Amino acid sequence: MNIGSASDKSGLPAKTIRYYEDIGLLKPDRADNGYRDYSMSDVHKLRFLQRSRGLGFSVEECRQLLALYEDKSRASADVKSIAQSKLQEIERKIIELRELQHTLKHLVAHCHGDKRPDCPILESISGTAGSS
Amino acid sequence: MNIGSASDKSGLPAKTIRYYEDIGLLKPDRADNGYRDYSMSDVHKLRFLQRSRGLGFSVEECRQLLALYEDKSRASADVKSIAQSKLQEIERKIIELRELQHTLKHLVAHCHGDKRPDCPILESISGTAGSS
DNA sequence: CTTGACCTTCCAGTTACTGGAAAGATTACC
DNA sequence: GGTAATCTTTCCAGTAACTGGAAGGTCAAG
Repeated sequence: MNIGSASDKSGLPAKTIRYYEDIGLLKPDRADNGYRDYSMSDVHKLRFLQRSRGLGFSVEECRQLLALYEDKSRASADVKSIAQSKLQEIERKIIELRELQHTLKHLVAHCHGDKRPDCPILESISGTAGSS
Repeated sequence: MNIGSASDKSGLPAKTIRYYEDIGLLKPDRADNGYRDYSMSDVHKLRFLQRSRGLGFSVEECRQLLALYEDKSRASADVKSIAQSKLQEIERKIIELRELQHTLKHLVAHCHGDKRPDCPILESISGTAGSS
């Protein structure tokens, strides 16, 4: 499929998709007319990149994650340890998101109009009292 | 406290803290010697920024979230609607992280050495079969 | 066969930092 | 008090990850 369809299906702008090719994250086929030709597997990778970038992983981290995904054949120890450290990071991100969620919910529910400058939510939002 | 301590407590490099001041996210006091002087409230904001940036929110989104946090006095409708849309985004991020977590766990548990190029995990990693 | 939507490359601009130089301030030690 | 190490300041340049726009080739519809 052309880059436009790949863009629609992955949620990434065509510009970004070309950029990801430039930096070697992806190598789509080329049609005879010179157009890039994306397979479903390419689209899966793009969608994966779209998600993990949006979740705060750097491009280099995404490259590693993508390598995990692609190199499942020569997997074992090396790959496993990367995956495991990423799993810890994901765990941490989930916890932080839950805390942020909790805080915002409180803001919406309890703080509208309440003017106290020492609102206890101020502490929880930054995770200092984060022993939930 | 000086920028070094604020850096230690927030987890942000001093460089980044100064940058956040440049773009108007923060206005610490200045000591007589010209050094920036951070309050605990500043540190809370920095820590908050550190987290939300790491979770994939843009600086502009962080600015909004910070405004929620600071403008709790003139809150109401406007603030609430921003908070609510951020809450939806957070919900989505949590779900995506759980899916990514699930996929990586499978990779670690089941895919080491397994060479099939059509491993079903390939689909789930990109969220296409994400009806879990 | 032209119009419009798509694709190509290339180059410049933006966002969000990050590194390093040059110089002033503070602390720590003799 | 001296002075060396370790802050801190500003400024300017560089990097990462896009993003916009120009100039031009391709394609499907009428």
